[in-house]
Amino acid sequence: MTRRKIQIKNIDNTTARLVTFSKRRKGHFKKAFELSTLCDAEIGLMVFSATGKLFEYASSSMQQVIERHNLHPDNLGKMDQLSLEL
Amino acid sequence: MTRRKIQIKNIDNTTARLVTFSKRRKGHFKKAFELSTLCDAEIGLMVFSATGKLFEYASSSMQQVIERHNLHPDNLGKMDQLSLEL
DNA sequence: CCCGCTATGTATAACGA
DNA sequence: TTCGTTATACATAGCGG
Repeated sequence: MTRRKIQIKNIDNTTARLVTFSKRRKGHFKKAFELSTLCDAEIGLMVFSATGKLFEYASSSMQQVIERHNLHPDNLGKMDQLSLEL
Repeated sequence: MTRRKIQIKNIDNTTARLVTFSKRRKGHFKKAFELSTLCDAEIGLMVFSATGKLFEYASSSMQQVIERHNLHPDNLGKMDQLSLEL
């Protein structure tokens, strides 16, 4: 991408992987914010690092996004009635 | 961004907003895929357009990501025990 | 680990068809 | 409206603190 092009595959070097994760995660969150702002969209983004840490972004609130996702026509029927009352 | 810089605020022109939404959404999904691949992260991304359409991406499956999010220590206790059995 | 720098690779706004 | 092109803005890999 920058000083040198990289392959889109798991980064072997742990340090480099962590640094890349940190930087791209930040950029990705920014993009999510821009997309929701520019186009009046509701966005929910969840990221779990390889070490199990959770990072999330939601234009409204994650619970609201998840609930909306579960209530979406395409998903009703693909799951039980759980979360409907959240 | 390109032929001209834009402000990060809701795009008034409907046509331009739809085009931008379509393009940025695609790019955003690609970024999500790259981040999960490069850094071995689990990612869930949900996007609801202003018209209510749902677009989603998950490195594994959205239900799995949502479940993991709900089971995350930081979220247990912030909600009821719903979704635990999905 | 986080921050800044900067050369370069990418994403994309505005057009044209 | 949808698609391809292209000039630019933006994101970021590799380093140094």
